[in-house]
Amino acid sequence: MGVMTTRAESAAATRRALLDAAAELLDLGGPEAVTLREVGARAGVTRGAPYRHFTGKDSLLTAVAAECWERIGDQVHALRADPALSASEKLRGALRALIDVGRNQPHLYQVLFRRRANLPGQLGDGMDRLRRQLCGPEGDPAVADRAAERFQDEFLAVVAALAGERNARHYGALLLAGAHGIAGMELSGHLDMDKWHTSADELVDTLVRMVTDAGEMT
Amino acid sequence: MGVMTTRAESAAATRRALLDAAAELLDLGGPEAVTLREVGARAGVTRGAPYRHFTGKDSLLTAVAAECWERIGDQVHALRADPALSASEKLRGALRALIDVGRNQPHLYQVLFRRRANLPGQLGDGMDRLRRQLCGPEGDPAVADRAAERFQDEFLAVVAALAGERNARHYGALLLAGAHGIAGMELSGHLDMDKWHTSADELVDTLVRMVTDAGEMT
DNA sequence: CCGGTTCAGATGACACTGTCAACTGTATGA
DNA sequence: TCATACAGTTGACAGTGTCATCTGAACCGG
Repeated sequence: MGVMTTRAESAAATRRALLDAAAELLDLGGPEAVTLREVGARAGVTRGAPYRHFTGKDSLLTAVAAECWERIGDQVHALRADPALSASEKLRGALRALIDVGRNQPHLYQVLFRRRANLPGQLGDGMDRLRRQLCGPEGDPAVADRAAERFQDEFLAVVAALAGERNARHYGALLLAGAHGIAGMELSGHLDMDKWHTSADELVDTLVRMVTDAGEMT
Repeated sequence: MGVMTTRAESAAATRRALLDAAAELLDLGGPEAVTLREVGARAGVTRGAPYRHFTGKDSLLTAVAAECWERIGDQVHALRADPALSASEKLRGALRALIDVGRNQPHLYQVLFRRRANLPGQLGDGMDRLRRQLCGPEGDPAVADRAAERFQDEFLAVVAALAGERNARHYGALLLAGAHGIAGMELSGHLDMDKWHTSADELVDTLVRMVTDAGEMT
């Protein structure tokens, strides 16, 4: 907690500041508003500095997304450990953890579900492998993927506790897709109360009830 | 079909060419690849020409999205009129109409569900109203919204034929959100077969079966 | 047939972006 | 102590969206 002097500490601090600035700009005006120049300025450095911590703008945004995946992953993990909540309450909480991101940070939410770079990459550029090895401790997209997968695993565990191991995966996919769809439609303004006579919250409740009933039937 | 000479015809032709070029570029490399210069070049005009037909790049992309909404709206309409299909087959077809856009034109799909401009706009800029009045026959976002709503109405009719008027709206919203979520997760690479032990098609079948069963129960 | 008008399109310019190469200075470690 | 690694700076470049201005030909009232 002392005054930071070592170079490693200082570098870590700027990296953090860059991530925070990027996240803030993303919330304010979307990916277009995340300008490396402005990010640098808010972090107290200049436009070129981010390239010492990320391979580029895309890498920076991916890192922000990764932190969000980790955050909601932790959130669901905590939910899962809470003894005061019933199984279906935990499920509702997990679904809302995702949807709330869409509500509170819509632009960030869209970055979470961005089209991934070509996964196969068997050959790729060759250049890519080298870049990742040189730049970060680990390739950024890989980190984001791991974080996303962690969230999905936590989510899966919640579903399994309610619907049983057997159907957990199928239901899990359906529920996650359902929540993602609800969040996406609300976010894009296509979930109009006047048209559908229902709300995102009601739809989430329906999802929860659906799997709860099915779980009891087994 | 004769040689076009009148100015109105020529202008309409370039407008069409601009839309086609934009759609093609969008498919190839996403919104970032849709460059007004390249769009103009492919349409046989120069960079400034699109501004005679659209208020800007955003307006152009919105128009492309509107045409897609119309297309799948027509598709569902045709489905609805097909006497050879059962009610649940029609529903499956409607869901797949949307999902197939996500599969075949992923970038276009994301434009369909873009975050809408601030809807309230009671006061807005004041400038906006003026611009819309001057530029197109109608404001572009309004056109896209109408086209999207048309698709939703067609979809709603398909659901109503299966689940009854009473629950049509609630189920409709749930199904549409489900399909949107499935498409979105598949598109973003988050629907991994190894993890979920299921596929987009299976999930769609589950959705259809769900509402079919519920419809029979009433 | 004619002259002015309208308007699709061309062009020049501007501010701004992501990205890289080259450079600088300082903490680090032998 | 001194060479080195490396976070950060700076200059430059190719694109980008957007606007103001200009041009020329189709239009239309007389």
